[in-house]
Amino acid sequence: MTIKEVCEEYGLTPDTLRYYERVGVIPEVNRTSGGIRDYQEEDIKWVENAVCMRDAGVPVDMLIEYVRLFQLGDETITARANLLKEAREQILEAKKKYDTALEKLDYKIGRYEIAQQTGVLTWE
Amino acid sequence: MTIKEVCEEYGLTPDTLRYYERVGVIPEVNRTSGGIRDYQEEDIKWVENAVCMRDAGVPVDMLIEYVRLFQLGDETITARANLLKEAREQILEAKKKYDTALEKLDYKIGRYEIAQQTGVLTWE
DNA sequence: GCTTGACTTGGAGTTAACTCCAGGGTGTAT
DNA sequence: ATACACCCTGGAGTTAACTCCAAGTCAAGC
Repeated sequence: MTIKEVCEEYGLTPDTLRYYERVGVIPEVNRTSGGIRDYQEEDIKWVENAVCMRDAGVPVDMLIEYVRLFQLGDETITARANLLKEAREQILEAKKKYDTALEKLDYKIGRYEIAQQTGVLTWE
Repeated sequence: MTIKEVCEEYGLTPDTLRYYERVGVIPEVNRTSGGIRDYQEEDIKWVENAVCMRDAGVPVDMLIEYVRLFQLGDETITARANLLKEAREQILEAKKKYDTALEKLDYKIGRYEIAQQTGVLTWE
């Protein structure tokens, strides 16, 4: 699979994918004899994972560290597990804040709905 | 209320709070005769709102636009309501992605829990 | 009235995460 | 065999959102 195909699949640009590989968000990708990236199932799993985690706000540094530990082998299983748990906590924390904002927004939107009928917001 | 007190209350730095005011994330804050910011209840509500929305990933530009519309008065009620709904959609969208990541993470963490007993991850 | 510490502004610098570009190689279809 | 689309690298540039700084002002305590 070419870089372009992978990009279309996951909504990335080739520059981003190459950047991910360069800094270590994903491990080095398989190449053709001519030096062109040829993404295998394994590579694509890493891409999918990176996209998923980035979409959830997990910082690039954390993904790099995970890949680094992964490449060191089974001795790093505990360290990797801890990293995953840390990421999980971060996401849960963020979600809590999102819920607070949603509550506030829903309340405000409700008031605006009323205001749109009267033409005036009586209190802010 | 001084800038420092507001900052302690909401976990910001004075620089951030002044930045918010400068770019229009919050309206201009009340001042003492000497020109020093003296946050009133009204100002603090804007700060609280800004922090809450920023924590939920609402971009600064959107908050600026909301304040701008607010200051134009009641004619902008519909526009403001639409902006709020847009922010709501963005947050819901993000939350969905967070849930996907959480599922993935929980699954992985489960597998790592098993791996820590055996010392080996059998499949990735 | 002077020290001390917090406050002011305008502008420059930083950080994370891309994003773009020049100069050059690859590969397939005519 | 040449055109054309796509790929490569290394390095520079961009964007959002702060963050820092210099040079100066304000105010509470002695």
